[in-house]
Amino acid sequence: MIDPTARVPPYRQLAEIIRERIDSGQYPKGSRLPSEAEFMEEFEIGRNTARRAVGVLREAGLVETVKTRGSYVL
Amino acid sequence: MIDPTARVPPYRQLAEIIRERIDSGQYPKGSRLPSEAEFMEEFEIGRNTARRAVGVLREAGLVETVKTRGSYVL
DNA sequence: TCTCATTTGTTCGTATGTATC
DNA sequence: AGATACATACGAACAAATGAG
Repeated sequence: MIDPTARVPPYRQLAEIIRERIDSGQYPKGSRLPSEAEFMEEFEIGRNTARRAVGVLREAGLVETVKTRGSYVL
Repeated sequence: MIDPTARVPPYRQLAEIIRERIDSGQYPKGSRLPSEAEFMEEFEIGRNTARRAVGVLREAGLVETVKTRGSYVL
């Protein structure tokens, strides 16, 4: 899924994957995104990378993150 | 007891300490391990670290953890 | 039945150190 | 030098189940 050797860094690759899943309806509006731990497991990445990916989408206004709860699709 | 500056991280140091206590009979088979809160206090560590240490032993098959009850020596 | 403390499970926020490119 | 990544750690808050009373 994620290629660590690509020119685009892993956190951006993941952000793009999540964005596609949102666009496709796999992650519907209002639903909760997988947790950082789940992204870590699915994509075999560290927590930093998972967090940064979600952070990209948060700054882009696509998701909202609530402490101790998770991130939700807007 | 635990040296945060050692090359071996605290959670592994604690896992080793618990393992020794099991081997020595200080934590007998079938008995309940101290709770995470108790490990936190005794070793002055965070909950993460206590949990990870027990997790190491759980994955090693030395203990079994029951939600809301605790971890038991196998 | 109800309340309360205990205990593990989960989740995000933050910080540090090390390594790699 | 800078960006990126990983491992580790601490904290905080909440959930859920158990057990004591």
